[in-house]
Amino acid sequence: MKSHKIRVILADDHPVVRDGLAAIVNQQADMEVVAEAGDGDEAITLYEQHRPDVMVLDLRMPKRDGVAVVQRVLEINPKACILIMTTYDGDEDIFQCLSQGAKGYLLKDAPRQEILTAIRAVSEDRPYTSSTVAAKALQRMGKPSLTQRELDVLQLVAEGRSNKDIARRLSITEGTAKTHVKAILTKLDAISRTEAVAVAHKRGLIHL
Amino acid sequence: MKSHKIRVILADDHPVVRDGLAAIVNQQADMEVVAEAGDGDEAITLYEQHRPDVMVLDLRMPKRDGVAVVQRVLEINPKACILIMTTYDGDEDIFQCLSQGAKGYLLKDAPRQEILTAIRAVSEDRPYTSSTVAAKALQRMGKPSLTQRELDVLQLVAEGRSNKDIARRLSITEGTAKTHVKAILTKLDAISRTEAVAVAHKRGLIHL
DNA sequence: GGACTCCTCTATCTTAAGGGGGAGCGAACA
DNA sequence: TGTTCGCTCCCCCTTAAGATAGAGGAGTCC
Repeated sequence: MKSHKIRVILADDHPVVRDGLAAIVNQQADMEVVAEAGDGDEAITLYEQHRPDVMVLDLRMPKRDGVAVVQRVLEINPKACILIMTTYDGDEDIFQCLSQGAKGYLLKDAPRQEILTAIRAVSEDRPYTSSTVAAKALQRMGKPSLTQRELDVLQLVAEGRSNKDIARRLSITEGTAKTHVKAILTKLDAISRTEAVAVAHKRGLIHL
Repeated sequence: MKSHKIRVILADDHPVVRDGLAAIVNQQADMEVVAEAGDGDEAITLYEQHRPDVMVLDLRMPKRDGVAVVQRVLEINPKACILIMTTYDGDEDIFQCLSQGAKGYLLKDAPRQEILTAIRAVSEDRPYTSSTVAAKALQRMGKPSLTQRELDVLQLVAEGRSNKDIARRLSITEGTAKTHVKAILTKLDAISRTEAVAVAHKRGLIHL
C-alpha cells in the first residue's frame, strides 16, 4: 500500500487526449493529475514546479518535441519517471526515447488498463514496454545510425530536392551531396531516393 | 430550448480520445454519448442500432476508414449529421469528407469549446468548419484531380518503386507507367517523383 | 455522330540519379 | 602516436528518370 497518490503530469497538445487521460487517471484511487501541458516548453516548466512522480509525454508537440523534453527533464532530475505516449511507432523514435532515459513507451491506441499498468510501473521506476514496442526497439539495434549531415541531406531529399539543389542549400558540391545520398541509400538498404524516404519515414527518422 | 438531449456516437480507435470526448460531451446538460466505436465497421453497426443525432468520426481507423464510413452512413440515412475529428489537415482529406456529405470537420488539437460548438452546430444540420480548415478546402478547388489509375501509380511511387517495377505490378508497359508518372508530376506541380510524394503526402492524397 | 476523358502504347532525347572506386583533411580518441 | 570517423571532393560509367510529341481504342456524355 502506498502512502501517497502517484502524482501525474500530462503533456499533449490535444485537449481531447489530455481530458481522456485525466479522466482515466483521476478515476483511480492511487493516482491523480496535478498539471497539464499543451506544448514542450510548458511541460518543462510545469515539471519543475510540481516535481511529479510520473510525466506522461506526447512525442510530437509545438515548440519543443518529446525527445528534447525528455533530455531537459532528465537534466533537471536524473531520476524522473517519463512515460512516452504517442501514435508514432517507428523504431527510431522508440529507440531515441528509451536510450535518452524514458522509462516507458506506449502507443495511443493502448487500452485503458494498459495505460494504468504502465503509469504504475513507471512510478515505481520499473520500465514498461509492450512487446510490440520492445520488438521495434530491438529491430533498431544492429541497424547503422545516420550521421547528422546525412540526416540533413535526408530531410532535403524527403522534401523532393535534387542533388544539385541540396548541394546549393548546404554549400557543398553536387558530388558531395551524391556521396551523402549514396551513404543514406546503403544504410537504409534502399535502391532509390524515393524508397529511402519511404523507409526513413516508416522508421521515424524523418517526419514529413 | 431543446426537448431532448443531443445523442452522440463516438468513433475513434484510440480509447484515450474516446474517453476525452465522452468526458467533454457528458459534462454538458444538452448532450450525451450513447455509444462508442473503435473501428469503422463497428461505427456503422452502432449507427444503425442507435440512430444518433451526431456522429463524431475519426478519419483513420482499422477495418474501414472515415471516408468509407461517411459514404455508408449517408446511404443508410441521407440526413445523418457527421462531424469529422482527425489530425489530418490535408486539403484532399477535407475536400473528400465534406463533398461526401460530412457536415463538419475538426482537427484534434481543437479546444474543448470549439468541439462543443461544432457538435451543436452539426446537430442542427448547420455545417461547421473552422476558418483554417475551410481555407484548405477552398485551396483544393481549382486543383486538378488525379484519376484512379494515377492514384494507383502514385501509391507505388511513394513506396519507392521504379517505373519498371510499377509497370510489372500493374501489368502495363514501362512507357505507360512513365506516362502516368508524368501526368502526376504535372498535376501536382512537382519536378521529381520524390517531390510528388512529398506534395501528395502533404495534401492527403496518400497516407504512408 | 462528335466531343470528351482515360488508359494504353510508341519513339527519341536530355538530364538526373546511382554504383564503384579513391583520396585529403580535421577532430576525437586510445 | 596512430587510428578511426565524418565531411569533403574527384573520377568514370551505367541506368533510371523526365521532357516532348504523337496515336489508337474504349467509354461516356450531349
